[in-house]
Amino acid sequence: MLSFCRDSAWKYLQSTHLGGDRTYSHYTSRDFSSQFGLEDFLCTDDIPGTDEDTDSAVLFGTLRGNVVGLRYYTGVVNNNEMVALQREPNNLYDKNAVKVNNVNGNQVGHIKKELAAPLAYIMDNKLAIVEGVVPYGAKNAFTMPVQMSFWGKEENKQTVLDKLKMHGFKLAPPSKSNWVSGRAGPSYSAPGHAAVQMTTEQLKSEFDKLFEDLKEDDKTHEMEGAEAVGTPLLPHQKQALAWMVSRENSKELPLFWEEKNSFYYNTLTNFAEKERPETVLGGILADDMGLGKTLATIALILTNFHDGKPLPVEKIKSDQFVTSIFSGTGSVQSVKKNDSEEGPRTTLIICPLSVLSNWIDQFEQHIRPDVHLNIYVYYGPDRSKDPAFLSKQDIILTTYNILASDYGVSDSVLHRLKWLRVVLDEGHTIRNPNAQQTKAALNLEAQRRWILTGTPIQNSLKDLWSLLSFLKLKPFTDREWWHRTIQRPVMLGEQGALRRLQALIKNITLRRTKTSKIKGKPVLELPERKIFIQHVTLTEEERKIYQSVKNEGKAAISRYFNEGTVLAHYADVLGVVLRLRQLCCHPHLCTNTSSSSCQIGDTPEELREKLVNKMKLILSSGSDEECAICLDSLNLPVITHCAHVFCKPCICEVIQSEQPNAKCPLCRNELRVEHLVECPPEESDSSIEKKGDREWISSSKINALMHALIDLRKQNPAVKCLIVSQFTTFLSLIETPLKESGFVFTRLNGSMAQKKRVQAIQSFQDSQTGSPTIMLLSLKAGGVGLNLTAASRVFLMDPAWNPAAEDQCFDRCHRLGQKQDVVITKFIVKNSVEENMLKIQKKKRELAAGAFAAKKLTVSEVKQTKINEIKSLIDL
DNA sequence: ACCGCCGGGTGCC
DNA sequence: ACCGCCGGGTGCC
Repeated sequence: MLSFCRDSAWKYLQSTHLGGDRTYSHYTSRDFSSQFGLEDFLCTDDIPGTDEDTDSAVLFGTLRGNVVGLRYYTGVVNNNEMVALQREPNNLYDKNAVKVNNVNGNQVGHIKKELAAPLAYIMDNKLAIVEGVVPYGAKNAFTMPVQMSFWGKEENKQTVLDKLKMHGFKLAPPSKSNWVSGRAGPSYSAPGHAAVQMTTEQLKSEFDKLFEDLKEDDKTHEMEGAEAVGTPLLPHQKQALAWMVSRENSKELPLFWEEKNSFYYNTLTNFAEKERPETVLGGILADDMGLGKTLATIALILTNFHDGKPLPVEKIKSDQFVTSIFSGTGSVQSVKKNDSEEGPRTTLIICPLSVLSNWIDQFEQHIRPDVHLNIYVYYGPDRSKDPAFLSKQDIILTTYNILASDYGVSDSVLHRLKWLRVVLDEGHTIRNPNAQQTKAALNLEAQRRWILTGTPIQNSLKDLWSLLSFLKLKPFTDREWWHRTIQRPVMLGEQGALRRLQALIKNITLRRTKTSKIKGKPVLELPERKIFIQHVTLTEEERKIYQSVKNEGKAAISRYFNEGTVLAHYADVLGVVLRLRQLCCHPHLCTNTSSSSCQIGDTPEELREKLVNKMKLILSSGSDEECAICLDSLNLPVITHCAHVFCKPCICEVIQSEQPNAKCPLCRNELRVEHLVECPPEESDSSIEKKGDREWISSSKINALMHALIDLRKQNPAVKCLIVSQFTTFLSLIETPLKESGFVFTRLNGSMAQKKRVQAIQSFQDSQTGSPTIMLLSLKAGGVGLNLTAASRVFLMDPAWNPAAEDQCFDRCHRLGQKQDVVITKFIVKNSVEENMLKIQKKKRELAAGAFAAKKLTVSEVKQTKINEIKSLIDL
């Protein structure tokens, strides 16, 4: 029997005040921004306060210098080994001091002071990145030469050259150099020609191939799950299990390391050490969504439970595996444990809040009922922080938010304990190296490390670094070595670099897509999925209201166009579009405050209120906003006076680092901390209740839906449907005719308590007669794990901003376990904003299919695109 | 010799 | 460091 520790933490998990932080942002999609081509605008490189953009760096030239003072330090260097140059401004003898460290971070010496003087200036002012390779490092007693490469932005090149010249140094030009990339390694002799930077399109297709081309010949071995696994594994899941177990029990040297005369050499950096580099006991399981990453991981935990042996099924045979059972209050009833047992025993699983319950369900589903396992949900304000208690668990489940907030605390128990295994679910969550949750994850101590993700590379190669760093793959734990040995060489199209990257990825990841095959058969055989668009014509009365709102909005937007202030009134434009979209569904949806624009004469209170309304509009417009700074879902959203929304911590950091003249990362308007307006806590759905007072009326779309539903019921009364909308109020309105026509239905909202969600899903998935045949589903509801395979029909009531968000929603029923063909009907109002949205969707789709992240547009191109889209949306 | 030269002491920043 | 540099000893041929 499974024993979850369902104490107050569990209750907290189920309670309503949960979900507050995920209400707006369930997807990692970029739908909101993509609608207006914002994503290009939002690329990290343009955001001040984040890391220096090393991608656009060019090689200024190279210079031979000297490392001195070797005899005072322990760090040693081989021939052709890379070294790191690090400023040491607090050095007592020379404020210009520049340290030289080897790959392991041990100091080797200093740069000679004459050279350190200009270097200090260049480094401190970030005019260039200076990298070193020691051509002859062995057997130097006092000094050694170092070949330095200077990389920076073109516009800083002259300043760097001048500064060096002032001190009597001159860079050797890059073209004549042997050091095109400053890379060490065996291939370090001169390439015949200068490296050519790859185009974005080329890179995109190469990245795609990286993961798609993995010839998984060596990963076809299958392994049965341990007895404790209660679910039979599919062939591809047995392969995943075999691969994961072999990774955990591997004794091989990590990739790019060789043993040579009792030394371990890293072939990328030429670093060598006596100590054996730790084998990476883990990796990245990058299977597509729906192939069962969770099940594979559960199977791994049970099958490779301890010492390469599975968790025994019979009770209490060996003292080592005596487990404890917890009551509902978390008190320990019996704990017996062999004290001589060595090492940690606990697996820590970190996931987004939205899939936490999925993990719990899956454990219950897939572990044989007679197996004892302690699972503790580390969540909620009353979670136990007792290390003795926690370290006795078999499994601890927690979320990235908890992990990150605990990390800030000095006595963070998660970071004090050593774990047998850490699993990061939706591991791309840590793609941003500056995010707190990334730092928190990287600082966990674990013997075995796993990353589960369906999208290992989301935007660029940069995304991979945090993942590799988490896996503790030497020397990539340090960003400099990752950048020098892989990222930059690949970006520059250097010979062999892509091959190296591919070898690396192949070594540590397993990825199968839905279309992958095993022995000629597809991994998953899914029934067909058909999408139909059903056009709806508004009634005369509806059309009248629509037209008047449209004309009014069009007039306002035309005015902005004439004033040239469209983008400044972005939120207002969105507001117009939103109201039109609502009117396409039902006239009662459009009761929003017409958000008036901010005027100079506004009192601070009026301004505040308007900004709050705008923020609510942006957050609730069905577009999942991302923070332009961290590129993650908004955490504590705040709105600036220029009406742009960011995470509060992110924007505060920007203001901090740029003071006294901080500017908005999106529009360069002046920014002040005291001008940021926070989102007030949400009032519970009182607005819906208010609408309940109004007399119910139907709408063209509702009629079309009901017609289809009744038709369908005549054909087959057992068929189950999802009715999806971005507007929960609309779903509420649909309830009335459903009841009248005698449909049994259930409902799933983003804001529902965990317990209610589970109930709604379970009742819907139930196949008994009398169970609900319809689920009202808000587009945002639920995480990727949501399984609604009982449905074979989907009615999408209104188009989403982002086609990907729609697809994701369809995948909730078109996934493993679906036995019937899935038919999707999209209702689109003729001659309306919805049709225009479809057009833009189509354009976006084509663009996304053609080239990776499209082409980088200039700021003015981006603006023009946005303007064009606004125009086409409201027929201007 | 307010120099040159010699040879010992010495050594990062 | 089998160097450079420093500073004391020294001083015609």
